[in-house]
Amino acid sequence: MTKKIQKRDAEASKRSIVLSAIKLFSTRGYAGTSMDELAKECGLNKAMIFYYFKNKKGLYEAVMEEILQEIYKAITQKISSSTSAEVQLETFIKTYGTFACSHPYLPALLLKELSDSGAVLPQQLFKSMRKLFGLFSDILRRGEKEGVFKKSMPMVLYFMVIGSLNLIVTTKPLRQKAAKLDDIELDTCSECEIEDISNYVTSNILLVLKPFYKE
Amino acid sequence: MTKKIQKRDAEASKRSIVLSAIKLFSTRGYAGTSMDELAKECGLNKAMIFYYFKNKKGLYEAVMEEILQEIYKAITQKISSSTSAEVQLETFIKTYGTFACSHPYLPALLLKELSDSGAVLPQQLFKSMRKLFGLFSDILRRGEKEGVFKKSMPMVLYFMVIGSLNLIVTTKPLRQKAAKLDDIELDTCSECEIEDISNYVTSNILLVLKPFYKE
DNA sequence: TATATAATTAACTAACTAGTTAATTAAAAG
DNA sequence: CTTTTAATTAACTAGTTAGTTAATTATATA
Repeated sequence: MTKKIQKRDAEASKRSIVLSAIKLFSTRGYAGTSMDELAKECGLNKAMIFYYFKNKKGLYEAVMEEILQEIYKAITQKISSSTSAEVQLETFIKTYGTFACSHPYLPALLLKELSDSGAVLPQQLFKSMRKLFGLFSDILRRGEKEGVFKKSMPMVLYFMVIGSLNLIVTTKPLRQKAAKLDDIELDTCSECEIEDISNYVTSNILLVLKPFYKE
Repeated sequence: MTKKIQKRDAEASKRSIVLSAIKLFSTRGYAGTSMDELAKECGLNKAMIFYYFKNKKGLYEAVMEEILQEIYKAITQKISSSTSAEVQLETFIKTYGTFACSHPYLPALLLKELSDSGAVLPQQLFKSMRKLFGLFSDILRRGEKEGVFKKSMPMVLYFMVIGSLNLIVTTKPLRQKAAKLDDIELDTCSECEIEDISNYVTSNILLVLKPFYKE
């Protein structure tokens, strides 16, 4: 039995709020996003936001939960098809890069949260961040046990990876603008594809982990 | 002739506003900082802020200008004492790390701004960012010409450096919290000194630029 | 000492903020 | 067809926001 088109659809309304919230939170930040504006953006009455999400913080929590789960799912899925630590690491970095690029709200929101050390959502961000870093860290540890990776500082390498990829995505408009004025010669990578950047980051990290690695 | 203690000192008032603004903007962000709160924080009447800085954006601009100039000065000073591209690069990274650690508002503000692609201050952030990146980029280019560095993607390497160092500083409280609960084994580098991290980042970048480099 | 100027203040405004409420609709269940 | 329940709305509140204004101090100068 096919669902008929309903005038009232709780799930659709809820989804619409989350989607608009992702857009606004990632561009204007938590404090910079107003619930009036959000209601206008998604075409629903403001009271609906509080009806479904209790308060602003609750909505923000739902938004962060959603996108962090999404990226985690995307990465674990791709990784599962391989057992080699090298390939898994490569897959991790490339999947993160591609996902970040096609969902640019992720880097914006993540950097904003991390630059606050989780001022809005300490507990929850903490758990999700930990989960993703745990994945990365496990790959390095396994590679080390198997003798294919050198001993390393996983936290620093992780930040080198997500730091660079996130910044590449969020600064894209800024870097393109920089490329237009040619007062000084400066390559801001304004035409680079995310695949090339992911590849470069991957080979750099592998170079660090495998001293005799050649790309 | 020594200046007597004055009840009215424009420079001191202005300075006091900027210092409090740095503190608040870096912890609460632009939108999250209120001018009433700032006035209370620095013990001056709110009207003084508008008297000296015209409006909120003007104050923010002054704050960003100040700290970006400070880090630029710190780095150029240290770098000037060497001519070798390798040593200059090492000095760049280490000075940035130490400065970021002892002025933790820098990473917080920079990451916030960069994650917006300069939503508040496109023009100015743009120029200051360019200047600092130009310094980094010049070192790589000179090293390349002199045959001591491989060809590289300076923008990506730059983001790997400042991305990791900034994140290490801003997430410190979060990582220390993570270290306390030991449900899963996970090294978050909570006890690491910034010197060790800067060293590690430096040797990683040098490894990328000089394939036969041994630390 | 008188005057001009710069620094400071309290009190104000108009717009905006997150969140509430009570009434109203639409759909599902009996 | 009626009743219950869930979804939606307009209108509201109480507090906060950036920014203004006119009056008032203090200081340097003539």
